[in-house]
Amino acid sequence: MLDSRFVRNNPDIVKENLRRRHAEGADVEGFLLLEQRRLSLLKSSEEKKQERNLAAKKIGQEKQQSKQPSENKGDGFLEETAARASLKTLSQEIKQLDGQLAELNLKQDAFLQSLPNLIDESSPEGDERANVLLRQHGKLEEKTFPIKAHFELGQTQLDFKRAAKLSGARFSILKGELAMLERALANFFLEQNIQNGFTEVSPPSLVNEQSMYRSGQLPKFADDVFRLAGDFSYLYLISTAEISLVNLHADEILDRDLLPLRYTAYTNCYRSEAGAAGRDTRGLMRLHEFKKVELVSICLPEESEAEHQSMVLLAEKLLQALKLPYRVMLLASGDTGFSAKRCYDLEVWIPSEKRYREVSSCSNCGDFQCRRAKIRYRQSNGRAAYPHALNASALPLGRILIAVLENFQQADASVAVPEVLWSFMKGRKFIFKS
RNA sequence: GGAGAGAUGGCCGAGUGGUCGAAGGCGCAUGCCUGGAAAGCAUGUAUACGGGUAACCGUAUCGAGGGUUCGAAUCCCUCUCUCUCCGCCA
Repeated sequence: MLDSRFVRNNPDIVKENLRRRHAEGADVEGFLLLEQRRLSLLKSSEEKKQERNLAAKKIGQEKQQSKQPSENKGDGFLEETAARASLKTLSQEIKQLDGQLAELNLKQDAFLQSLPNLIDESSPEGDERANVLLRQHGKLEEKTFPIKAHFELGQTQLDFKRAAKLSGARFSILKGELAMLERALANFFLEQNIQNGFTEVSPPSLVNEQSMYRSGQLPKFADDVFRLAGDFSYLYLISTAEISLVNLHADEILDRDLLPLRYTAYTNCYRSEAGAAGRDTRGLMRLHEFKKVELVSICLPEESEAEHQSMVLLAEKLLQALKLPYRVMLLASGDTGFSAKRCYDLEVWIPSEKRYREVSSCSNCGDFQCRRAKIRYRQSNGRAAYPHALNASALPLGRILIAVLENFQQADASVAVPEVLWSFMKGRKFIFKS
C-alpha cells in the first residue's frame, strides 16, 4: 500500500505509475477530492473534541475543589446543568462528524488498497513482450530420439485420471518413484535455503482475511484464491507461502538487529486459475493445488537491492545444481506483480514445448507490503520505519518435476535423476526403468 | 462441546468515573562516576493521523466494535483471541 500523504502530494507520479503498469482506471482525482473533504472533516472534529475535552476537564477540576472545603454553592447547580446541556449537543455533533469520517476513511482505505506498488525506475516499460533477457544458463541439448511430454512418461506414477476422480481437473497424483522425486526436490531446496541463511518455517496453509489483505492478495485478486465456505468463510487457502511468511511479523516493531529476517517454507499452494481456462490443461503445469518452497526476506531498506540480487542468485544456483537450462528475465512494467517494485523471473527450458516457462518470480516489494502489514523496525534514531520485503520461489515442485522429467529423459523413457538428488533418492540414478 | 480465568506501553505489572498516554520495575539510549567495565546516580525513552520551516501544538489509541456519561483503561453490551480443567480427537 502506498502512503496516503505520498499519494496526496504526488498525484502525477501515481498516475504515471498506473499508466506504466497498464492499470489505468483508478480515480486519482476523485481521491484527491475525497481527501480534501476528509481532512476538513477531521479538522473540525478534532477542534470540537478539544473544546469538549477542555470543558470536561474543567468540570472535573471544579468538582474536585468543591469537594474539599464546604464552600458556598449558590446557584451553581443551574449553571452546571446548562453547561452540560450544551456539552451534550457538542458531543452529539462530534459523533455525527466521526460517523461521516469513518465512511470517508473506509473509502480512502479501499482506494489505497487498490493501488499497485510504484514500479522501479529500472523496469523497462511495456507489457510482457518488453521483458528483458538478462542472462541464460545451460545448453539446450538435441536429443537423438523424439521427446515425450512429461505427462506421457511415468505411466501409472503420474495419475491424472484418478486425481480427476478424487477432485476434478487440475489436480495430480504422484506415486512411487515420482512422489519420492518430488520429496527429494523439496528436501534439496529446503536444505540449500537453510544453508544460505534462511530459517525453515512450517506455517498454516489457511489464513484469515486480514492476512490476505496484508500481503496484497485481497481485495484485487479475490477471484484467484480459494475461500472456505460456511462457518469458516473467513479462511482462505494460501496461494503461496509468501502470504504466511510476510504475515509472520505483522503488527510488530522489530529490533533493527533482527534484520534481515530470512524465511523459507515448504507448503501446498492453492490457486483457482480463474483466468486460465483452457491454458495448460494437461500435465503438472497449472494445477489448483501444488507444492512449493518459498523464500521471504524482511530487510533494511538500504540492503534490499543487494538482498534482491542474492535471492535471485540463490534460486539460480538451485537450477544450476539440477543442471536445468534456464534464463533470467527482468520483467517490464506491465508484467510486474501488484506488490512488486521490480521482479526477476526465472524461466526453465521445457523441451516438449520448446520454450522457457516461469518457475520463479523474485520480487522486491519495497515497503509496500510492510506498510500494509504494519511491519516496522526501530531505526537507530529511535523512530519506527518500514523495512523492505522480498520474496522468491526456490523452487516450485510441479514445474521443476516437469523440467527434470523432460530434460533428463532417456531413449527408453526412463529419466536420469540429477546427481544432487541421489542421496535423497536412496541412491537411485534413474527412475521409470522397467 | 461443557466449566472457569484473562487481554494495559519493547517486556513485566499497577490502576474500578475526572488532574491517566497511563504509577513502579525491567530493557534501551545519553551523561556522570571508573584506568576500563559492572554497580550506583541523573535524564530521556509508544504509535498513528492532522497542523507547523522548526521548537512544538492538537486528536486518537489500555484486545476489537458499539453503548451510558459533560467526561471511560475503569460501568454496560457484542465479538475476537489467549490460558486452565473436563469431554472428544489426528
